[in-house]
Parts: sequence; structure tokens; C-alpha cells
Amino acid sequence: MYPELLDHIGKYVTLSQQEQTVVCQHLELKQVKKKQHLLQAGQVCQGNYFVVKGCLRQYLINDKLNEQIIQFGLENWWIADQDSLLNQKPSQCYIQALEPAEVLLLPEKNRKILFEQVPQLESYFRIMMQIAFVATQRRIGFIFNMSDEERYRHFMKLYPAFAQRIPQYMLASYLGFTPQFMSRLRAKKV
Amino acid sequence: MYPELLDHIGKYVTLSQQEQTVVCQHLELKQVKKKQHLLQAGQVCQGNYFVVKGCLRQYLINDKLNEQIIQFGLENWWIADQDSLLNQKPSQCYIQALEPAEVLLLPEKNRKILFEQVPQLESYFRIMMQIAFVATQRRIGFIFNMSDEERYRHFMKLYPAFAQRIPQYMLASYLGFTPQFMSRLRAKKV
DNA sequence: CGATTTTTTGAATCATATCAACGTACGTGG
DNA sequence: CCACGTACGTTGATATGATTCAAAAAATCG
Repeated sequence: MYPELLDHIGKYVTLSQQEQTVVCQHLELKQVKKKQHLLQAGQVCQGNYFVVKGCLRQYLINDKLNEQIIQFGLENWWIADQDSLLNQKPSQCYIQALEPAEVLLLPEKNRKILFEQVPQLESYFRIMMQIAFVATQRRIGFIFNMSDEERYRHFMKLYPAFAQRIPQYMLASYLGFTPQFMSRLRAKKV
Repeated sequence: MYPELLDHIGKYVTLSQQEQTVVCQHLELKQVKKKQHLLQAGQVCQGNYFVVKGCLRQYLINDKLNEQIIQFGLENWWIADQDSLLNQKPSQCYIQALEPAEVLLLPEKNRKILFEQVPQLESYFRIMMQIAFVATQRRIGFIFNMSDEERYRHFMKLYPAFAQRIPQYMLASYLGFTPQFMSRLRAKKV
């Protein structure tokens, strides 16, 4: 049984004891080493990963051969390449552990079987997607309506602890500017 | 019966004749005049709108009192403020028709009832959210990895017809730059 | 047709990138 | 456990893409 995940699901839908057991039977617990990849560009994404412990990033390599971070994956959140999953096509991105991590994999083929047995999960995942969509839309709003400096300060205010956890250049990449610029922002008195 | 929507649903899940009828019974057809709003900031979003005909935009007013377009809604696509719907909170944005339009409203309270009667719809909406999420994530990739000019040319190549349908300054807003800059891009020889 | 909305153009300015060099920290093998 | 190499962070000078403000020109609408 995986209490972290079951607790998370419990916030959105109600599962019986038996359903909880069925859910856990369809998952695979994976220990991931720092810097290890769960997904590499070119592969079809195996399924959805629930982060029990640790911190992951999803990124792609752009035309200038720079890494561009699309998203971070933290405790009690899902991470996957939904595009690759939905269309069963090779991914364009990478998912990598930034710290030693523990994740639960819900393999895509198990997902389909599981959703038939526990239909509430369809609802749970619909809500997860809705939340992810809203968050991403909001991020676009920030990108367009705030300067890089504002966005940086906003992020630091919201997630000061998280910023400590990752190298600065990764945060710069996520926020959409260069590490040099970020260094200047930090140097600047507020 | 609303064939456009039923066709669309049919691409993702299978509904019986009777289920199709039930779905349509929970919808409200609305004729929307040009410039009319389906949602105003401060209101709780009424539900999901399926665009049968016409073109809508979802936008917010930023700190500098400029309109920032978050998304367009075209034929055979859904538009709504998911944040407002999910959390039943007042919206921060507007949804407005750019042309005389015809939309189907699935009111939020009907949605819940309907999903119980036709569980495949939960799956259908899960997929809609997943598609929307992927599209928005991809948009962030474009914003970070392409210059404004590249993004403009990319958009024009993908959706030349759509670009004709809306004022330039709205496309500029969607792409994240000023109308003046867009005018200069157009003036420039390719 | 006049009124409003949308697009264009010019000049000045600003935010951020780029390139390059140097400083620091950190983890890995000897 | 130290030393070395690599990864990460800082700083300065210069370049550039995009914004701003202002005004005129063009298109659209009732």
C-alpha cells in the first residue's frame, strides 16, 4: 500500500478499502538515483509517475542545444509526457531525477485496465489534468504580464524553499531567462 | 440533437443512441452576438462552452490595463475558465465572441449529473483536459525557444486562415508582443 | 459620410542576451 | 582525506530585440 498516493487520491475521490488495494496492485515502486532518467527523448513515455519522494524535472533540448525546463515534479505530484502518452508517440523530452527519488509508475496499459475497475480514477485524473492545465495557463499569464525580474521575485516569494533545492541555472531555465541574468538579479538589492 | 458535438465526442468515446440523447438534454444552445461576453471577470464561470460556430477569445486585463489573450475558442473546441469552474471561484478573465457565434453550454451542475449518467464523458473530458494541457505546455516551449518573429512566422504558417479572421492586435496579444511590433514584422520582407 | 477602430511609421529607450573571463564549490578517485 | 577536475555562479562589456510614445494613415462600420 502506498499511503502518500492514496491520501492524495482521497482528496478528490472516495475509494473503498478494496479499491485502494486494486489501485496499488497496478503500480510499480521505483527507486531512482540522482541524475537518472525515467524518460529519454525518442522513447514512448511508459506511464504516469507519482513522486513519493525527491524532485524531478521534465526538459527538452532546444535548437540552440540548451536545456529548457518544462516542469518540475515534486512530492505528491504527477509527472509524465502527456503528449507521448496520449498519442503513443516518441517523446521529445526527458524526465530526470534531480535528487535520489522514489516514484510510483502507473504504466499506461495498467491505467486503462485500472480505470475500468475503479472508475473514480477517471475522475481523479480528469481533475489532475484540469489542475495541470490551469497551472500552465497561469504560467503563460505570468510570462506575458510580468518582466523576468518580477517573475523571479514572484517565484522566490512563493517557493523560497524549493529554490534552495535546485541549481540556480535550472530555475533560470524554468523561468525563461539566462543563468547570467539570474545571477545579476540576485546580486541586485531588492 | 447537436451533431457537431456528438461527432466530436464520438472521436474519443462511444455513446449509445440513448446516451447521446441524454447528453443533449443537459446542454443549452446559445446564440451569441459579436462582442457579447459569456463570462466577465468577477463572475463564477457557468460551465463549459462548446463552440458550434464562430470564434471566441478568453482574455484578462493585466496590471498595465492591457488585454492579454489567453486562448482562442474555435469551432469544435471547448472554452471555459477551468480555474473558476474547478474551484467555484470568481473568474479573473473574460470570454467574448469575436464573431456572431453559436455555443453549447454544459452548465457545471448539469455536468456532474451527466457524468454519473454517462460515465464515458468523464473519460472524454479527461482527454480534452489532457489535450489542452499538452497544447499549453507546448505553447510555453514556443515562447521560450523561439524569438517573437519566429513565433509569428510559425503561427502564420500553421494557421494562415485563422489569422485572417481576427484583428492583428489580438494575434499580437496572443503571441505575446505589441501590435506595433507585429506591424513591423509584417512590413519586413521574408 | 463621419466616427471609430485598427494598422503603420519613426525615434528614443530599455530589458535581456551574448561572449568571455574569472571565481568558487563540490564530489570522486587515488 | 586531500587534490584535482568538472560543474556552477559571478561579473563586465557590448549587442540586440522589442517596447514605448506619439502621430499619421488606412480600414471598417453604422
